[in-house]
Amino acid sequence: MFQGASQINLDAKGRLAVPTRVRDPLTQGGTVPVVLTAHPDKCLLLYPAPAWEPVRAKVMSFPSLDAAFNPWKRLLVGFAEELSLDGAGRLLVSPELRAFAGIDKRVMFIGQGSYYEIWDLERWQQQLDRLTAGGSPVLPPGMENFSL
Amino acid sequence: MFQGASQINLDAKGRLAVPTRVRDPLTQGGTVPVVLTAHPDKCLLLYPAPAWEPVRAKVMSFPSLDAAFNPWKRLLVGFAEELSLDGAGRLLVSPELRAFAGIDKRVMFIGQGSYYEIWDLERWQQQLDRLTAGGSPVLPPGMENFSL
DNA sequence: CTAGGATTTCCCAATTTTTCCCACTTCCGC
DNA sequence: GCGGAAGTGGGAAAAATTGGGAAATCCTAG
Repeated sequence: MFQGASQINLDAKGRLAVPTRVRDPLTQGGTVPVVLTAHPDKCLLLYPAPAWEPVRAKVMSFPSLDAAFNPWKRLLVGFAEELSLDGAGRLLVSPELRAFAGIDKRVMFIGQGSYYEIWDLERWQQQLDRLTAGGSPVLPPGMENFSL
Repeated sequence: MFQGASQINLDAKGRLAVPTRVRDPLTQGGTVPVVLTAHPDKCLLLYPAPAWEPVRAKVMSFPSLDAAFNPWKRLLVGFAEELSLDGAGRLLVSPELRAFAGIDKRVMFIGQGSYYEIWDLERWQQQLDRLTAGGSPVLPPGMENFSL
């Protein structure tokens, strides 16, 4: 189960240094590749390849004649790329994914259970402010009685 | 049941000395780790790891295609980190969590039943003033008939 | 088909950061 | 006042980040 936030940087070559503590869980000790893809919220998703497989299968099973599904397929499957970490635990992020997520240098790395989210730092702050700013955040239906 | 307030300090390395009396209850005598995460009110939450587990499970069970839940997941799970106290009973608080809660040195440590809240002292005072200032505090729905 | 150039990939090595442990000081109880 | 425990700070060893450089590969042009 992935959790935790780390602020990391892309270097000049577009390499992203994955936080040390998550490298082994992500790659199962270096034995499996990872998959990087795009999310509608303009962040990237990072899966261990075996965990991505069922997600991709599910997305691809959506009926292709229903036009509403196609944008999702194009995003999730179309942007997906299978990668391996280099010897120093870095990912080479393609220019296409960097452009999509607005990533240039400062990045937030966020654990979300079965995957990690990768955000441009500024965009992350903005989406965080939407929840923390203002007196009381809006509770979505089903969460009203949630207790910490 | 955790309760009580203590004013404590972070040292220059970002280490937080957990009050002596609460160390054993939190870690069950040093046998379990703790989990530190973020709250929308810009404070941090500190759980014994076993007590955090069901909360995380509940948050992660929210539907992930409903965009209203995602900010909550990103906050509660995305910031969560499992930690252990060092030999002197201190927690190393990550720069990300310190930045989120605006913590630099002086901190309030507040028992809240199943967890502790950790506040920047200044922010704590402000939120306290909001309740105690003015003649009669606003009662939320359901609390009108509450009797102390 | 060959040669040159450019790009990519992989690896190494120095600096920086982190982590762990020890020692000193202060506070409280006895 | 004395002993013990806890708070506080510092330091050394280990690990990780970061940048650069060399080799291999691909692409293009002659």
